[in-house]
Amino acid sequence: MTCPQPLRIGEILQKAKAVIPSIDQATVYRNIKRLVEQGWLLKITHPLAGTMYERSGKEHHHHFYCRKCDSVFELPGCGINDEHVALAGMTVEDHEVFFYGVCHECSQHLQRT
Amino acid sequence: MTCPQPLRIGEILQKAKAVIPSIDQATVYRNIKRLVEQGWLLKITHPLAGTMYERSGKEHHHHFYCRKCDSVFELPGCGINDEHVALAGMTVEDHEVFFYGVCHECSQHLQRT
DNA sequence: ATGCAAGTGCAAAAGCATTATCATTTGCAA
DNA sequence: TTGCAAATGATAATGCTTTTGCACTTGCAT
Repeated sequence: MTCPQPLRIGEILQKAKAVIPSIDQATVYRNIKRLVEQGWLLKITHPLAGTMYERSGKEHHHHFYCRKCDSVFELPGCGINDEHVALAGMTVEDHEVFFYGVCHECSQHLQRT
Repeated sequence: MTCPQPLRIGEILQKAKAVIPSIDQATVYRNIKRLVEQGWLLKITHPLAGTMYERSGKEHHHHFYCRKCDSVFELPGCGINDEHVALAGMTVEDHEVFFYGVCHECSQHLQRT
């Protein structure tokens, strides 16, 4: 089963328990660790959402965080050019971009003032 | 005194102790907290370097992290256009970009193989 | 059936960054 | 000098995430 958004440990645990109610967090941690080591999962440390994981092998992309519903969405594409940083004499190997704001759904549930 | 790079708690503590050797971490935490609340400092949660702080009021910019020496540098400017994300129906309020690689200094201390 | 390696559940522990407590100290005004 | 509010030092405690030890299961080959 594939998941379009990165998941937090808590969400993974929750989903795991939905399938195997008796499963323990230690087991989940152990397996996630192995999956990361073996390259199946990528670990993401999100400034606001904390540690998350997503399947590896996806196209280069970034993430959007909704401050209202506290969830993370994948965004296709990337407009970043690593080269321009080289000006400062640094060698850029990669980068991450985090967008913050309000997601589509939340912006429809606006509160009247 | 101004500092061109964001600092980690540990570095702040270290610098503080250099000036006032008896200073305690609790005091440093308390004062950082107040400085953030009053808007003098900005808190940055860096995926690899952890929690850092920098003076507020700077021009919009991003950061480069050197994997060799484990330090963070400020990069001037920004090529990100928040608008393009709106395609997905989201309202982007702001963003952060983290670059990773090897800094100028470290790339000169390359090891022969 | 037996044995063994790998995988689990459970509970405790370890690591952290951060905060709370409280007695003591400092700066400053009366 | 006295008094008081605010700041500090030192330490313990908190909250969270992640890891470990250990006994118990499971799957699979012998």
